[in-house]
Amino acid sequence: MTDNTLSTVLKQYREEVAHASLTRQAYTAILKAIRELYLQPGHSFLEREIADLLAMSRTPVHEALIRLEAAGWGTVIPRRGFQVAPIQAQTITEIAQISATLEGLATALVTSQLTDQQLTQLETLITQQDAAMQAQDLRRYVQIDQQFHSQLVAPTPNHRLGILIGSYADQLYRARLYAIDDRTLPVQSLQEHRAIIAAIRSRNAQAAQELMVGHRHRGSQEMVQIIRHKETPTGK
Amino acid sequence: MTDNTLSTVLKQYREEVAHASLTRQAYTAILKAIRELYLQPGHSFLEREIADLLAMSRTPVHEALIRLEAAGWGTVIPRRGFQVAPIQAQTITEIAQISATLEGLATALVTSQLTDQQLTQLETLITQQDAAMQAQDLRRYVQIDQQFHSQLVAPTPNHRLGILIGSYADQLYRARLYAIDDRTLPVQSLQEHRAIIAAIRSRNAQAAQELMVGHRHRGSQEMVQIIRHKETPTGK
DNA sequence: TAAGTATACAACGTATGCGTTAAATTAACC
DNA sequence: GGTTAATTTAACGCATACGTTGTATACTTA
Repeated sequence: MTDNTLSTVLKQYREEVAHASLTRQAYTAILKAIRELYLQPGHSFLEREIADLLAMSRTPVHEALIRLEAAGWGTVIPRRGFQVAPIQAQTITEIAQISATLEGLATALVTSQLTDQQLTQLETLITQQDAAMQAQDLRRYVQIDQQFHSQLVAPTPNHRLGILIGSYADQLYRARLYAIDDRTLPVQSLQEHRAIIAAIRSRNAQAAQELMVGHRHRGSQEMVQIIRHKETPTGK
Repeated sequence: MTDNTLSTVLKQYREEVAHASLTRQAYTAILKAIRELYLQPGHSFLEREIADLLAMSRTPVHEALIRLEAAGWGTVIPRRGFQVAPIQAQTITEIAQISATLEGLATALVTSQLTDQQLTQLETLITQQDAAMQAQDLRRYVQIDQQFHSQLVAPTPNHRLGILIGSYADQLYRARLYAIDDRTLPVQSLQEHRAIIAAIRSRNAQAAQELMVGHRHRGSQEMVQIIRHKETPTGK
């Protein structure tokens, strides 16, 4: 029954944290499997199934599922198993809204922190992103996009903020992966990146913040449209 | 030895969710005990102690502690017990910053949502807060303040945002309780509340948002000062 | 007496076991 | 044949048990 590929993937993810506790191994492996869509949105599975796949007892899996639920990756339904959080327009809209605001805050905070060297590094990423777009390599484009936002926000003195943004980024990453096939090439996104860097270079925190919020807002709009379209299928 | 009062309090909190699972009972009881400072910041306790106090086995307590750690209420340290998160200026600053921004977003979102009736209700709360201030009843003042912010943000269409703000409010509530004795009476806070309501009445979302962020920012500043002062005690 | 080592203890991570209860399947009745 | 009731099954919550490991205490030695 359980997908053969899933078993392989879980084991692979697990090895990456083989030194940690079994609970953490299970948590990491399952989270990545959900994020990478190996465990499909809306699908359910039983504790026992995953425990068998990971060759451990139910206990650490049970604890991992509790944490996954707390992190918003699904729901524990007592005798129905763990249901992986479905990807719904409403959900993604809410998350994107929160994330955009938080990233705006982080942008404002790092405006005075980012060194010229770091800014140059970010501009290099924009150039690479441009190249990826020219080459129609959407997957690579998205990958560099992640890197850009991650590096931009990294120097924030607010440690909790960084972690929080990261957790939302994971959620949005999954949604992006889910909607990637139907996505058009983002042309103005690159311009917005350049504008943000420009605002930071002139050390205008408020402008940088507003640009970031708008950038994230527009970026998610398109994704939500695609998800909403998938929710109400024309055929089938 | 375990505090006698703690035992009573835990049992009381537990009864409030007596229908739920033991894990949830433990989670709720311990969280409230931390929030209300019955479990002191920085102190550690063992799984076994709490399990005995709650008259349950270690298992549900263990699971509750995992969730509490995920929610930022403490740290599980393998053979040292669960350490209740200390109240530090840095931590509170970070949380307050995030919370202020999120509440600003929520304020902007509800500006078009709040009915005249709800606004009138909020103004009533301001009046009551004024009365509490006149009567030097600081505890009551803080209580109404909580209510004001809670009711203001409640109609947000972003459900996750509401929950997130609520969890941060719990953390800040604890810090406020911790710093309450040394706190001076807030005079301008009331004026700021009035200004926020005025901005909402004129349906100016951006103004309302900025006023809220500023309001929360200033409010936390004072609290952080007190905490910082407690961190580096002059006497003792 | 102080420092280092060995031993004892206990707390937690994990496994296993049990009872409850919800879901599913079958049987009975309309 | 369809609907309801009874019975079976199994998944999960929780308790218990065990092994590992870190910490503390005691003992030895300099």
